Amino acid sequence: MTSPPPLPDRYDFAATEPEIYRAWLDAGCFDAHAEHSSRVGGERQPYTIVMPPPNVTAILHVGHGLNNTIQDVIVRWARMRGAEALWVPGTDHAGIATQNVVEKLVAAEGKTRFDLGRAAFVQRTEEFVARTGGTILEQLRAIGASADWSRTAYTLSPELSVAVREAFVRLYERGLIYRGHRVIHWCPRCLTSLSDEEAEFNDETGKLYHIGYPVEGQPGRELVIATTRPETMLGDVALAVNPDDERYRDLIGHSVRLPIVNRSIPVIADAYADPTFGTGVVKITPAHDANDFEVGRRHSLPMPVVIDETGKLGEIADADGRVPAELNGMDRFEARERIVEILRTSGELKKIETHQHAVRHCYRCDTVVEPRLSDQWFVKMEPLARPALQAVRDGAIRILPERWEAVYVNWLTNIRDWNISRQLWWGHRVPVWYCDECDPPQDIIVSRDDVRECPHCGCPVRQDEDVLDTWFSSGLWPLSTLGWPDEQSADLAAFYPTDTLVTAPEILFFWVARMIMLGYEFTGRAPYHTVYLHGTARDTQHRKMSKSLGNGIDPLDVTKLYGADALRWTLIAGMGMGADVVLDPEDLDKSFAAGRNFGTKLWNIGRFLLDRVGSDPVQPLAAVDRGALTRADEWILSRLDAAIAECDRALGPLWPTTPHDSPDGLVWRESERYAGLKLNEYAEAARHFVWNELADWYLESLKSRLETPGADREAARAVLVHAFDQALRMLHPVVPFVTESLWQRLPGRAAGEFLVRASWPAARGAKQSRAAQEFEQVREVVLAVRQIRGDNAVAPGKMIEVLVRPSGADGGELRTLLEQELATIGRLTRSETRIVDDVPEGAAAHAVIGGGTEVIVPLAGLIDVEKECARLRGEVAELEKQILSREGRLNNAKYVERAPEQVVANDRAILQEMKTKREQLVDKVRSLCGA
RNA sequence: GGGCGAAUAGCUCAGUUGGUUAGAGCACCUGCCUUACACGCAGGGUGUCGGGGGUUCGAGUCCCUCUUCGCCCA
Repeated sequence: MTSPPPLPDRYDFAATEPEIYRAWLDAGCFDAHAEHSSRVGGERQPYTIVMPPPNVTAILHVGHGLNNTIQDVIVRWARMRGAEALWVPGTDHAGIATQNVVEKLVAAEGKTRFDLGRAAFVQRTEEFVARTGGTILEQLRAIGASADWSRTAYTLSPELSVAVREAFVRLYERGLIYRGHRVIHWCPRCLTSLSDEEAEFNDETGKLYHIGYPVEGQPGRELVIATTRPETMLGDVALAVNPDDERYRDLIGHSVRLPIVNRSIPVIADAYADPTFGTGVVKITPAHDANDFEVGRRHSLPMPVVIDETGKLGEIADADGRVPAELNGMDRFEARERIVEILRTSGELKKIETHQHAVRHCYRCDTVVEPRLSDQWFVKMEPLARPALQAVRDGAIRILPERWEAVYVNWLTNIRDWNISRQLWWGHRVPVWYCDECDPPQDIIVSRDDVRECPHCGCPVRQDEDVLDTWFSSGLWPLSTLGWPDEQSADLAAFYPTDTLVTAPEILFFWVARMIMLGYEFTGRAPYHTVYLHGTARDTQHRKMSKSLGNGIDPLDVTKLYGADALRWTLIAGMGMGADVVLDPEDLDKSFAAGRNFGTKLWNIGRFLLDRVGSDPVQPLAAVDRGALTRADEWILSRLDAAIAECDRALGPLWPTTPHDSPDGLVWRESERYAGLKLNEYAEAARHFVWNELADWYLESLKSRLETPGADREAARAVLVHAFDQALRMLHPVVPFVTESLWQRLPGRAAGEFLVRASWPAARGAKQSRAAQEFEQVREVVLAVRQIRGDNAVAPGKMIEVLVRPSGADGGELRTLLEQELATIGRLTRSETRIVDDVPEGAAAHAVIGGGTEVIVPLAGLIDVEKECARLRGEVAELEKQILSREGRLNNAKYVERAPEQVVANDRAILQEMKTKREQLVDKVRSLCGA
């Protein structure tokens, strides 16, 4: 048999990664098959993740990198666990965001979207998306995303648009969508309404203006109000005071004169007025404040509109004569200054205070949002929220980390109706038509199909101009990507409900909660059983990485410099659940050292191992006679079992398994609900095994065994290949490329086999063998010698003499064991090791290890006797302290009486051992230091 | 203003129902280019568990309180 060419010294990730990714694609490794799903009679339980669709105009940033790496780790793990794993990729048309991008392009040509007109603008946007829209999905391939690209979805595709219409019509028919006339959040730059969630709060230092409104019929008396937005006063229709507020009770029912506008408005009593805020008097501007609107409705007040859609003052509706000519057409902030000036001149401005308050801004363009009275489509949320709340309470859905569940419950409990219409051009047009000809006017027509003529009078109809909130379509994502509303869809039957959703907490309300609500509404089932919320990528000053701050990291830069595995490892291993990932955009070398170093280490382990093992056939471990295994073999196999168990513990169960009387059928039991998906703990457990156990101990201990042909060599080869094979499987979900590359080279690998499709390691279940425990004794001796070397600064390469005096406590078994392992100890410590019965005279360094065994390094001239004495005395002193503390505790009658027996007994045993060790150390000090 | 959470090593974080001498990774310090790996090897823990009080034989862990910070909501 010919030997394979030796592996290159350096792992060439730049050449290897694309090659391996191509091989995976060609072999269809990421393709899921509906017919394999156990839900439709197949042999595999499905495991599905739908990718949070990035905006179609997005380019990859480290946040996407983190989000998608987490998903890829989970989906690769599920695939190896034998699931029919499906990861559905796709993009979001991202209404406002995309429209803004194209508007900027148009603006560069000196035009607005209105110059182009709706049809041309939409076409322009479609062309832009067609040209650039696939970019981010291409980029995800470079970081190893194992998504099923044949199912790539797009929220504005014809298929998904069908789902959107179906959802709208069904909700309408159920009475859950309605047309509402109320004050909503309006962005004067984007020229659209926004949902509550899209109008984000910024804490700002503003001003609180105190303005006097003269009381009519009581000269000299005035009511002073405090407002942050004096420009809205032109639309004031009343002043409100709290009915319980003694200060103003006599004025209820009277009138005041509205300054500037110079007209009479009433003083009303309403609990909305907060006696403790400002002066306790609040001006009521129903058309320009949501709370005032409610007050206005309660008191049947007029609702004059004095600010237009672009934020300029004017007499827009029912405002006859309220806006003075000099303010007409003026921008709202300019008008604020001007009005304050006018009031200052007239003496009606009483004072100005600085004021901390939260101001709503458009989440897309950061413009200050203007409350605006208008007609919008709303979704009635309370009935939708009920099952979504119950699901989390029952445990049908878990949210990780746990603390977000409280936030979710709190939001859903106080949910408000959702404004879903947007005055944009880019999106799903509201499927509502109006007939202007019918007499009397007909009700609106809500339809799944386009309507051309009025079903009542046959006249032409016009479609509602608005489009739907982008989040309305993404809220259907788990359904629509799997074929809903087509009840015959194979994917829907095979893969819905999906399993885990991985996203950032910022869109818990925007997206996650709405998907859950719509999932229950349309299927009666939760869309997934696990919501995993991960942290944010931040720079070293803990600022969120962002384009505008210029502190971002391009994941593709990282893959070019260190490879995709290095990127993935660094992100996964460095991220506690829900915790932010801190990286330094100024120093990629340092930031990604962990991933780069680990990849190199893995490569070197593989290089060494494959070279020494050779390509001759290797026995499967099961075929190796147990008696042929050395203590080191047994030890590494037991460590492997422990590592597998630890990885499984950290990753937790894939699915909930506890039957429950709810629509979902299965719920998380408390013991497992918050237990899994600790990806960093899993990664660390796997890393610790391969690096600190397999490489540092096992490989080092068996070098000579591989040089001599024979049964022992074959046993070592079998164990080595088995352990490394299992280690590569364990690590594959995090670092798929380098593990696949090495795994392919293991002896006996058949063509067409892929690690990506290999089975997840299973512990052998062999109980901790005696031989494995005995190897721990060997390790203790080695560690003691190394510590002596370190403490005495003896160069690691220098051959030394080591004497071991076994404790006689076990009747000589330990002595036999150590005699058999002398060669291993010698190799691992670079020493001539001997067993002795007596401690020789002369200068030597000493260590006492478990059970009283002594390790002696007689190195006259190599060690500093003074230093060694000091060290030993220090150790004795430390021991004394601990003995004292423990004795004190054991002398406490209450402790002995009340603490569990086990705890006390354990304490006594430890005390005894400490005392033994102290005696030995004191002896050493006496003989070595003569004191 | 309401709610939730956090505060443990230089940094990011674990620490299960209270029970040995509080841990991990990275960073750091010391010694080494020891024939797979200096992107490495060997050794080293550097801590008033935010402050104060309480419960308990025993508190990082439970209770109260204060401080600081973060997130969500209004």
